[in-house]
Amino acid sequence: MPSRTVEDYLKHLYLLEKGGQTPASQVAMGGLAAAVGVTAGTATSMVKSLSDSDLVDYEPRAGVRLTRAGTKLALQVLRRHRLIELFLVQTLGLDWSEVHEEAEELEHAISDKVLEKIDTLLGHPDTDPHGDPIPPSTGSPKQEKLTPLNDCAPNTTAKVARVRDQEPEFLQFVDKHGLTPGAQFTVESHTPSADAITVRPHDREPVTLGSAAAGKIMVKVGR
Amino acid sequence: MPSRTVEDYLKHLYLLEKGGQTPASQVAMGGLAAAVGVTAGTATSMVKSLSDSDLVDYEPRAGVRLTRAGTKLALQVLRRHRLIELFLVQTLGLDWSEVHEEAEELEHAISDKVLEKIDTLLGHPDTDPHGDPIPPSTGSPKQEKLTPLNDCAPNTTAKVARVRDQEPEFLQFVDKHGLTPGAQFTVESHTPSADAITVRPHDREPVTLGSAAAGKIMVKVGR
DNA sequence: GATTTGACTTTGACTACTCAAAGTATACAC
DNA sequence: GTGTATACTTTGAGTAGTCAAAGTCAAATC
Repeated sequence: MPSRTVEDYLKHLYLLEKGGQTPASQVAMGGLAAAVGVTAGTATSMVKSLSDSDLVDYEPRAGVRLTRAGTKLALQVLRRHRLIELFLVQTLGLDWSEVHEEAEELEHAISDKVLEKIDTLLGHPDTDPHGDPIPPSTGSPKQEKLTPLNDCAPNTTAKVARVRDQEPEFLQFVDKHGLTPGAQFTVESHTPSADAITVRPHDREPVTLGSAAAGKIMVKVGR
Repeated sequence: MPSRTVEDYLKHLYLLEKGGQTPASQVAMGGLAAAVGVTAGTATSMVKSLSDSDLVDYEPRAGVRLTRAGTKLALQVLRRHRLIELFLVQTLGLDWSEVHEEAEELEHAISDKVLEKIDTLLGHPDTDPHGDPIPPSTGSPKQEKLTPLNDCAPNTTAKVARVRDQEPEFLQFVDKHGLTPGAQFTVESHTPSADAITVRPHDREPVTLGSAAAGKIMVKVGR
């Protein structure tokens, strides 16, 4: 069974590959080291050993990429993480801003048996509280095409689909203004020169966001 | 924060101290090593380091005993373990024969915050599915005086209070014959020379046990 | 009281992970 | 094309835990 450390490296590698837009290119060592929270030297030696286990392809000084086996393992970890997050919110009533931290620990401790009980209890959900897709037990998650809130024109009506940040402070802000996944809203104004976009969630006061914040909110236009 | 390994040593030490009857005497190294599942040498060196952290008192070749601080930590681990067991049975619907194993992992991963949510969800229970007392978040569990099924005379009516074994096979047997904690029964016969005791659970067929099995079932006489 | 046995401790070595610091390659500037 | 900055790799060392095997103590046996 892969160690907790291996699981963490693979998970972050997967997120970096997907985060880096479509060509799912090689990941730089520096980025991986920062994501996992170790020094560059540590990441190098760990990646070498992952490469020996055929979980990644590694080209020194070029970068690292998950193999098929590595991707499969990473998706299992991610599935655990995201199901646990949803479970903590829905069943135990934790706040969505704190469940990411909790799940970081539990994702390495939970058995398949317990995980599938949770999946059943929750009704086989396909997204977690942040709107991130929950990978199925085999295969890859299906990615919907989403638009960053940044790119919405005034008067657009849309629905929040995903919030791509795990900072509790940001998540609490989002929650307070009614922009959690599922929320519908209308874009009131968008002035790129002022780096600002104002949206009005249905049933809430309008709120103005800078582009850094708006870029983290992915929406589905329409309805 | 104590490592997972430290938590395991302290937990087993606590169980051995209590298991060894009232004078809560020193625990022999061999017993501890066997309980934790390491060689004797490993246990010696670990105990020395626990002693340096003032979690145990250690007298070479005599034995080891938890300090007040060690006991406190051990009780926290045990609380986590037993609340998790009950949670897995009650909320997730796992079989009581398999939750001990699962809880061995989860007891090291769960935060206080999640634990207290579970405690609330379950209504602040005071025993786990095996009848073992759940220590309160501070202080010691209160121990009820219980009688081993062994010591029951014929025609006694009693209630199963606690099953002191974690072997899935034994637990499944106990469940199958309706002798789980809470079950009431009457002792039909008890023949020490044949090493056998026959009990009839209310609403079930009678079942005969040898003294090794009957000794693991603790009951509360009366009603 | 000498010997044997069993329990315990010590020693040396190994795995898995980590960091700091020194070394090296690449790429970019000029 | 030479120089320098940056990113990466290598090296050496440390921590936490483990085992196997050798050594030691103490209690039971004779």
